[in-house]
Amino acid sequence: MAQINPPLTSGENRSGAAQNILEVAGQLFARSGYDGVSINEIANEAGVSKANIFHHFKSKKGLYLAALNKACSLSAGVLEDNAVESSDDSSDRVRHFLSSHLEVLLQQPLATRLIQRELLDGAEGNGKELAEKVFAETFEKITDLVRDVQAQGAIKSSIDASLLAFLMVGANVFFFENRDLMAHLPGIDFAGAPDRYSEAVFELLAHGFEGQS
Amino acid sequence: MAQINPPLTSGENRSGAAQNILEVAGQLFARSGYDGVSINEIANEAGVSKANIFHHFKSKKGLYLAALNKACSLSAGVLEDNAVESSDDSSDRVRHFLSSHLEVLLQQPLATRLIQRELLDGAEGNGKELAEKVFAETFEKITDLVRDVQAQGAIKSSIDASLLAFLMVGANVFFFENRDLMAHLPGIDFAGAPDRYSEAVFELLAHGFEGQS
DNA sequence: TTACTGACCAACCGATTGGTCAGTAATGGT
DNA sequence: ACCATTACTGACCAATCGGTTGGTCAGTAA
Repeated sequence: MAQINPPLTSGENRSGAAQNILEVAGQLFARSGYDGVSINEIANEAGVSKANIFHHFKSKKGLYLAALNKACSLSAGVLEDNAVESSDDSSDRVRHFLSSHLEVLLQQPLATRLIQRELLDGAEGNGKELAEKVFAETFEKITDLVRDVQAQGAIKSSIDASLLAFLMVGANVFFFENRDLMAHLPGIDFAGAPDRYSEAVFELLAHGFEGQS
Repeated sequence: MAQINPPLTSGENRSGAAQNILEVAGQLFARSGYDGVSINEIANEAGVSKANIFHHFKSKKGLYLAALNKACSLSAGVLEDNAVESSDDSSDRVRHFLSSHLEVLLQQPLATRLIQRELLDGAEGNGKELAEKVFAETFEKITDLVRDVQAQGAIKSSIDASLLAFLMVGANVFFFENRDLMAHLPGIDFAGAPDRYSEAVFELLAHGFEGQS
């Protein structure tokens, strides 16, 4: 009958075939969006029958939500491990966050793209709430990071912590979104070099563009 | 027979019904994406028969490209008028660009969203090249603006003009993308206030977050 | 009147959509 | 060895997809 009702946040503990389906679906949904992929396509790509997909997932939307869920927990998990490292002295924590956050985005292009797409399409459904929740949690952690560093005096007290957090995330997401496009733009030398980009963004955000040097 | 081969860049000079179809299609494509809208839906929403759509446009893709084209020329045109105003003294030109560019994005949410979607979906087709071209032209003008101000000494010579331009556009696009989501985020006070956001971004970009105040 | 036009539509086409169902393999506990 | 549960499939379904058909209708020029 209907598959086990999934109270799981992630897409783990599914057996072989189901995981395979989930992964293939994630790739295709990330590439072409929900409406741009058919169950037949997923079935062919995954090497299983169409009916088998409906055996493991109750509907196309269910499969999509499962893939989105997996992407979300994957993205949130890796971010948690990498970006919040607080070992360094405060002045380097912002720099470290910028580069490692961008690295995380680039290491999981599929998950990032799926979430990004959901935030764009999201018609106030389950999926959007999920993506929003992930985004909100991530954003809160980053804001806290900024406030920490701010309390230690390395960031002006007049700066709005949430604005700085917003700008940093935005700079990275915008880089991710347009990484293919940038190659066609004139005069950009940080196109394929996220490290150089992160460093330059940090430098600009830290000291501003006014004054002479 | 087949409609007039359109050597036009914009969607103008189409007569009543065709323009209506084009506008409705633009709205729906912006809302749900190419695959998320059917010809039937467009026909119903526009109050015309499905066949009539194919009378004015040679295919669904043709209709989509026409809508995208219209959005592109619209977006590029308004930007040209508003953002490049060079009357002010150099120190205010960056500030003025930031706010007016964001204003343009917000004033044309449909066009902006359509282009944004095409840049995300774009499978190396005609549409993506179109959107890339618009983006490239816009970006080049902004970079030139930055270089101008830089030549007048109001921006450090050590700053990469294209990076600053990239960051400014990114800050605005990111704001546009997430303007609905921001209301749900904790601690953001510039959610519904693009003017305040623009000012804060300028302040941060100009002076940086380091030091005390 | 006649001839011709573009705008417009209902009905229809084959293909594909998401989804169902009966039936067959495989699996594992007893 | 048996049986119950699960994994899996091909055949099938109604609905919808993008697109085509044959044809009506108002206007306009000869």
